[in-house]
Amino acid sequence: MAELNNTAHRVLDVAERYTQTHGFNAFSYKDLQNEVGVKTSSIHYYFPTKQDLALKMVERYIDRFNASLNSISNEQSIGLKRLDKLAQVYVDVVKQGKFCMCGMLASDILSLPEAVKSKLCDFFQMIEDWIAEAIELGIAQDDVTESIDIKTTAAHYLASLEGGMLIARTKNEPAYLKAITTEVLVLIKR
Amino acid sequence: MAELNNTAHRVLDVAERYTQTHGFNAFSYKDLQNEVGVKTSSIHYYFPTKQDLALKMVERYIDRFNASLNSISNEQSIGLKRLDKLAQVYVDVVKQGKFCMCGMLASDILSLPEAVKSKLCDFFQMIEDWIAEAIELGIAQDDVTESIDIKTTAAHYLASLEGGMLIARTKNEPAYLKAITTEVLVLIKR
DNA sequence: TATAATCTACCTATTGATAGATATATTTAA
DNA sequence: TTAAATATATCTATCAATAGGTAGATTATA
Repeated sequence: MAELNNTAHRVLDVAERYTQTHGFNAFSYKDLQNEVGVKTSSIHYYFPTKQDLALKMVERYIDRFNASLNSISNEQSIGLKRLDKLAQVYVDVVKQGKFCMCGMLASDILSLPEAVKSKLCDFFQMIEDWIAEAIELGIAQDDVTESIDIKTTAAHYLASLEGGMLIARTKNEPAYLKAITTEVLVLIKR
Repeated sequence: MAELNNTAHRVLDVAERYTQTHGFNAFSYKDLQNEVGVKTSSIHYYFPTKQDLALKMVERYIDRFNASLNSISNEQSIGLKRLDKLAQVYVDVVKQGKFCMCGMLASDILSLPEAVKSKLCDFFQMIEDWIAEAIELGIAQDDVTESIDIKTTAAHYLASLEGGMLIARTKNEPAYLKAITTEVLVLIKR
């Protein structure tokens, strides 16, 4: 993302916020103009079409999320605690009244280019792999039961996060998500 | 929903399909006109604003879903099997390339009237209560462990369904959702 | 005839997008 | 070291298409 200049990043910041709160089809170049303080034509200069914007936005988001995951891994060596930290990230997003960007874009999948769809799959796979690694670590540390299928459990934890987030945001109740993720961790404990 | 005539129902059918595939903000009255074969002005006759349309659409959807739940309950007296049947309903939706209507609307929550938001909460609560009842039954039948918190587990199962559906649809892989729900049921087995 | 349903015709606002002018840096060549 | 050339970034002005919505005429039905 080093190739994007300051203005382009500010545009993505606003687009990202709109996407996570209202959805990708719920804001216009004019909305971006009003908030960034640069004309719509200038935004088209950086992102010729809205689909280009979607792609750059999701790429930047994935990069940042990946960095967050690495950061958790570096700070926390206990598998189970890593999973709990991830849940906290999701809970915090709900607290801001937002939804996961990729979850949001996933709902608009049919109006987005194939390149974006592909990135969304990458995103989900990236988290799933990270979760699977944390579970494996948990098993090695004797905190997690060996009787589970690691890949399926990783998918299951991710699904709980995304779905719990969706419902918790609707209810405006972050604790709803927290309770769910905690329960999953209890269920897979040794 | 008895007060709606044939045309109104056909409009809702198309709106429902668009909502579950593309999202509520991704279709117009003109789209409905083209598919239903009646002018946009006639659609405005039944649904003065698009928000009115959203409300009627979600009300009808909830009624139908409620009927499905009742139908499962009537046909299946084993708690665990009821839960599995519900999962199959969700898997079938993914097979059609669709997402849960209320999950879809939940992502557009900020551009929808309060009345719709309220209905979405009702919807999630309705399923959660139904799931909780099935779990209770499962416990009574000695199929489900007593050590779980029923309400939280119900929320957890619902979240897995919604989130798993979202991801499975993105991957175009219905089996992904099936694997997740099966795993949850295994985890709560006695 | 009165009501319900549908139509034609139109409106205003907004959408994503483009053309072309202009200003400001940056690089290149004399 | 200037001066010219080029690239970058922003602007004004505008476009055709589409959005949701309305007024009022017309047709079908009870």
